[in-house]
Amino acid sequence: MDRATEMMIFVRCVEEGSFSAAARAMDMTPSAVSKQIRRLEDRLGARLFNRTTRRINLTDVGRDFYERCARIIAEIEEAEEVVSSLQDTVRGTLRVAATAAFARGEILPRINAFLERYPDLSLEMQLTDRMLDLVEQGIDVAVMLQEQVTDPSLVARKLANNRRIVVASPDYVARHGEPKTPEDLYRHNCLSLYNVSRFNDWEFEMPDGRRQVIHVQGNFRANTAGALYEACLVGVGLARLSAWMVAPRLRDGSLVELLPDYVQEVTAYYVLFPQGRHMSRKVRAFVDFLVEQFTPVPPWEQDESLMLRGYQRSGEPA
Amino acid sequence: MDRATEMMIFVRCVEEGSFSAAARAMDMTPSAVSKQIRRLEDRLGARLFNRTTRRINLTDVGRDFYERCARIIAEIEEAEEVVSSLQDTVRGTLRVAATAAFARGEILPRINAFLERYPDLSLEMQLTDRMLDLVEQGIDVAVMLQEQVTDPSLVARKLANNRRIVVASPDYVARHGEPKTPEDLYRHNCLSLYNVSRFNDWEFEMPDGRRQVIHVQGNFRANTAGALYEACLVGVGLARLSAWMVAPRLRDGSLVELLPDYVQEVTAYYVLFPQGRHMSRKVRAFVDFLVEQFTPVPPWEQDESLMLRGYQRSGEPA
DNA sequence: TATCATTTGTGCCTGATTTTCAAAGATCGG
DNA sequence: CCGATCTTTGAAAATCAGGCACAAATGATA
Repeated sequence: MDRATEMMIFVRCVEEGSFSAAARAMDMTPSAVSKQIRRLEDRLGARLFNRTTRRINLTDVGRDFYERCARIIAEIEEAEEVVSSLQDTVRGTLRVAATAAFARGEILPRINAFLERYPDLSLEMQLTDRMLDLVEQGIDVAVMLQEQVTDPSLVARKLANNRRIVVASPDYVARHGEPKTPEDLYRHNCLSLYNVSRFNDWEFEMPDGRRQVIHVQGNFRANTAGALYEACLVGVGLARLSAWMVAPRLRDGSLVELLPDYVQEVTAYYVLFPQGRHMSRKVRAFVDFLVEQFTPVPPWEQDESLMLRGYQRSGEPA
Repeated sequence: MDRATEMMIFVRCVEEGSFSAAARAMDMTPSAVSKQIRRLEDRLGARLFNRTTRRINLTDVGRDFYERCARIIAEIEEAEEVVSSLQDTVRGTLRVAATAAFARGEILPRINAFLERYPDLSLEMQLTDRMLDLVEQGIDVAVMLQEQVTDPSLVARKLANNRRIVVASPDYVARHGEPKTPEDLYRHNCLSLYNVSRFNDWEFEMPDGRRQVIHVQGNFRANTAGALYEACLVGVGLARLSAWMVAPRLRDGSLVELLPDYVQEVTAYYVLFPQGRHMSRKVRAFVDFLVEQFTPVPPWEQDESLMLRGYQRSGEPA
């Protein structure tokens, strides 16, 4: 049933003009070659070589078959070479799925460096906050929060801690005061998500190690963190937002961090890709790029004493 | 190392959209399919399918490889089909080698019936009296005398006895008398070949069963039997010639048979072709045609009481 | 919601296929 | 005429592929 090998041996015999020479060239024994040719002839029901005990000579049928075999083998080798080449070079199309806000805020601003590094690669970026089936959708790489990772056929590599910070605008703090303990939050207007109730349970680790969960409430709710961010900026209330999202505002003072001495729960962004023996170079290239960008210290945690302090307190590089 | 089977299974998996479905379609177990795909991926060093435990989906690389595989498999099947078709139909070129005189006298006059029977076949007829290497020369079929058959890789099928007859022209007999015993030949002018000395040892079987060899001599020698034939016709002397060559002249009386009661050595024409498991249809067709033409009774032995008598005495059909 | 059937993947084992080894038959070159 | 080389074959050995059983996971279904 081994068509291709038979054909390759046959072609080699034709080109070497001898079973023995072909056997030497292919590091086989002459008898193995002889038997392969015999099998091929038996399967085809036709004689390919006329033989004496000393010489072989192509039949007409054999000559025709040789032409075809030579072409077929070349195509097989080309096909396999193309696969290996596609595998070993970064080209083609890479399909990436990422959570919308994080991609807009942190990935896309840096994506040009990646594309310039690999001019033969094109990128398809799908922004979504829904969990999706990578295999079904033909997604090569996904970037999402830890809790969304369920698929066991995927490899998850940690990109960056997603530190949550409770913030408010200086204006709000001036008007309502600054909470000193988590319990104080009950007396503040806490902006919340109405579609992820879990997001509204703010967990703090007390200085003595105990954990405390505050179920916050307020008069403004939205369905995305981005909406809370905007509301917070204009002084509507307190919000618990990702560090990367509020870092610039903390720097320029348009938001201030509250309860800095209480460690909050830390999740992380992960990069996901299909596990398996054979990881394509383009996937590896993108994963490497992301890791390079966001580890050991993610960009929003850099350059600012305030940020560094917060970062070192709440997490360490992957 | 079984490229083609791997590729066929891969293609089937793509088309069925599932390992299990492909396995059912190809009458295999799913695990066998899974392993083949795994082997293929390992050899290529690339992932062809993304899988969950429940679904598979082509990768980009896999899609490219599939296109190529589908084409390659079609070509493999076409190549094998063409071989079988060439094998099973009588077409192409048939290369025949034959002894010159017999071919001109007995084969070529009948060859048109053969060519008309197989309109897709073309014939290359090489007339030669030298023994040649069928394999080396790419000859499909050879027709020659028994004694020229030495190659053990050939099958020899007997076509017709080659009865030898001593003849002379009536004119010569009238002038020199008719020999009554083999010994009488020593007193006659016997035409001989100068290149095949063996041909000049005329062997007779006496009525009592003893064998007698007469080494003939005369004043005319030539290098072909055809030349002796022409000389004999014009009354130069006695010649020992093949029955097929002199039969028309015996019928029309321009030659007469001498020593008819002495059985002479009988050789035979054989049709030779490469032995082996797989005999091509065109070779078989030609061999069948020759056998049909020359057996059980060769044409020159037919229709004439004289001929039949001589034939029945000196040989029997193969 | 819980059970069931289906799908992919893996480990082990058996059986078949293939290779190797040894030798024969045959031919070519010196 | 002898030695070297080439094809082929038969038997033994080794490799390889497939089957089975099972696990993990998922979608369908009651």
